[in-house]
Amino acid sequence: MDAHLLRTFVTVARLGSFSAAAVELQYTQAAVSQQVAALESDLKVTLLRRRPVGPTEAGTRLLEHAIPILLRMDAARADVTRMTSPPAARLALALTPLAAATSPALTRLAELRARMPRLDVAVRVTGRDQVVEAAARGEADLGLTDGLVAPSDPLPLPVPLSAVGVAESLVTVIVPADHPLARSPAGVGLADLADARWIDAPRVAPSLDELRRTAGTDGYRPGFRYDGADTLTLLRLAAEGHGLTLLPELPGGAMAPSPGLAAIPVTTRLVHRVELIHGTLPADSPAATFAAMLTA
Amino acid sequence: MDAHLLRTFVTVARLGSFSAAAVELQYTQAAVSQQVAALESDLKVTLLRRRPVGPTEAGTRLLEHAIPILLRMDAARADVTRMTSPPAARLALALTPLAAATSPALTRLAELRARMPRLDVAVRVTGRDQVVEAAARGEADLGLTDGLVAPSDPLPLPVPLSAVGVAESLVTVIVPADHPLARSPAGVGLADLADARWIDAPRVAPSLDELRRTAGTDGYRPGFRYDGADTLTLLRLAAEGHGLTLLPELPGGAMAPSPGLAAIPVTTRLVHRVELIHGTLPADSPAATFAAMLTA
DNA sequence: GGACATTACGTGTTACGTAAAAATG
DNA sequence: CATTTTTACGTAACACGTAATGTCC
Repeated sequence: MDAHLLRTFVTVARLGSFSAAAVELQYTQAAVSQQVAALESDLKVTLLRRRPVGPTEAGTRLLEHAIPILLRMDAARADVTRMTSPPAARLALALTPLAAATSPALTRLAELRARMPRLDVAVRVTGRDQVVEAAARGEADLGLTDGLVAPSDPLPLPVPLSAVGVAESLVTVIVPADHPLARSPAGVGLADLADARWIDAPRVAPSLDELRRTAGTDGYRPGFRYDGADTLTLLRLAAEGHGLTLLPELPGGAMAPSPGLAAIPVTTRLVHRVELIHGTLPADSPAATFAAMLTA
Repeated sequence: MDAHLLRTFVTVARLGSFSAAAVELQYTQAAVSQQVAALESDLKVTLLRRRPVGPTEAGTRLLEHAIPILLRMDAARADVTRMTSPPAARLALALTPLAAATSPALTRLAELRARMPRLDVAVRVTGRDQVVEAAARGEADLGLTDGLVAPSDPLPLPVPLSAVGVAESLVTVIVPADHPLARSPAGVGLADLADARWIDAPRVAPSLDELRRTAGTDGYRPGFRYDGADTLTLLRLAAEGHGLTLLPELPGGAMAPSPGLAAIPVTTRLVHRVELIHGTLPADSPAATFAAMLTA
């Protein structure tokens, strides 16, 4: 069960094709086929159904392990390598849209740039998984993820990284202004909304899966799925009545471009938390400075 | 950064010797040396100091990743392999001493054996790490670990396994009967005990490290370390005045063999929890039956 | 029949063992 | 000086590429 066998297995499963995986991994199709065969014969289980290519039950089980294992191997390499390579005079920051909207990160970043005008800054806004990935791999010096959790609970992370909360917000349900709920400004409990129509927007808002786990129910059937990463679009979708969505309380004005929306406070004991995540930070690096500014 | 390079690196670090690692891994010393060299040249860092052999700082960092990675690879193999191999008609149980003492597991086990007289049962009592390891690797069908946590928190596990609580106990401080503390039967807070002399007995009782993390202080300097796994011996040590130790409230009579001890309730909001951990259980296996009996 | 995966086979690399050298305490 | 690690070198295994064969829409 060599690491690179796992890597090609995961790639084949992700792309649903041996040939596509071969292209991505710079192998020939034959090599990919042989590697998967080797893994299967090692474990004595069929991992992939062919034509169409997809994981078997055993394959699914293996994927659940293999993906975090590979991520952690990258994290290990990054962690160890950092000890040799000199601290770069740049700051690479990965964050989710809501981390950008509800944490003071971008404000602090402006302050940092005022203090260090020549600092090379790279900001990347993506989904939660990619942020964690980038922070683990060391592609980003710092990551800012967000999530919906019970107060005082940490965000669950697939890899162990230093994590510290930098912002907490109340949770609100976004509904069109003419929606019946809009007339209960006192707030609603999540349990009351299990049967409503939801927009599932895993890259922006807390995913419905997350919501189910947090609320402990199995309700929240999605009526609509939005795979983009843009918050404004999500607000537009909510305004058009495609369904409800859950967002942290946004700073004044953020919702202005999409009028006709109401944000109803959620009374369930739940907070939206933004956490700063990172591997080992070299002392005196811009990343360490910025982390200190955020947690101060 | 191949998996087996990590494995030999970890082994060398653990044994503090290239030659010893070679014996354990069935390689020649030369092969081990080459593998470590390969890993070091891949990562471009020295991982081990030689003579005496021990991890460098980078090596320590790598160990923190490599050990869980290897454990998880074993877990992955066990998880996948279980899907093929027929469910064994045996029950292998790994548990910690305190899990045995404070959970109804052994009672339930007797009931199970009454119902299935021909069932092959193997019970292994060891430290927490070994229990988790055995459950992850599939060497044990079921594991029972214990730990000290805030009420409602799950026990932290280095690998993701199904975990469900099966018993909770109050936490007590064990002191000699003539100790000043023995006169405060109303209970003491942990913070008041940060400066006392402690026995560190990581294989039996909650380790002092764990205690520090849970209490958030950095007190609890050990005066004495007990590396054994036997609870009675620990009680004897406490009776002899070697230091304080923390134990869950033990069922009546358990402390009788070591008279002269008092168990003072701890008033800090903390519980001792026993959790049942396991990988995927084949339906209708003895393990699944027993798990159901424990969680019912 | 065409796209895609598997099998067969030849080759170059690599990873190990043996054996000799170097280093360290 | 003895023990332990490193280096040198020969060999055998293996993993990949090329190319032919097989298989499923």
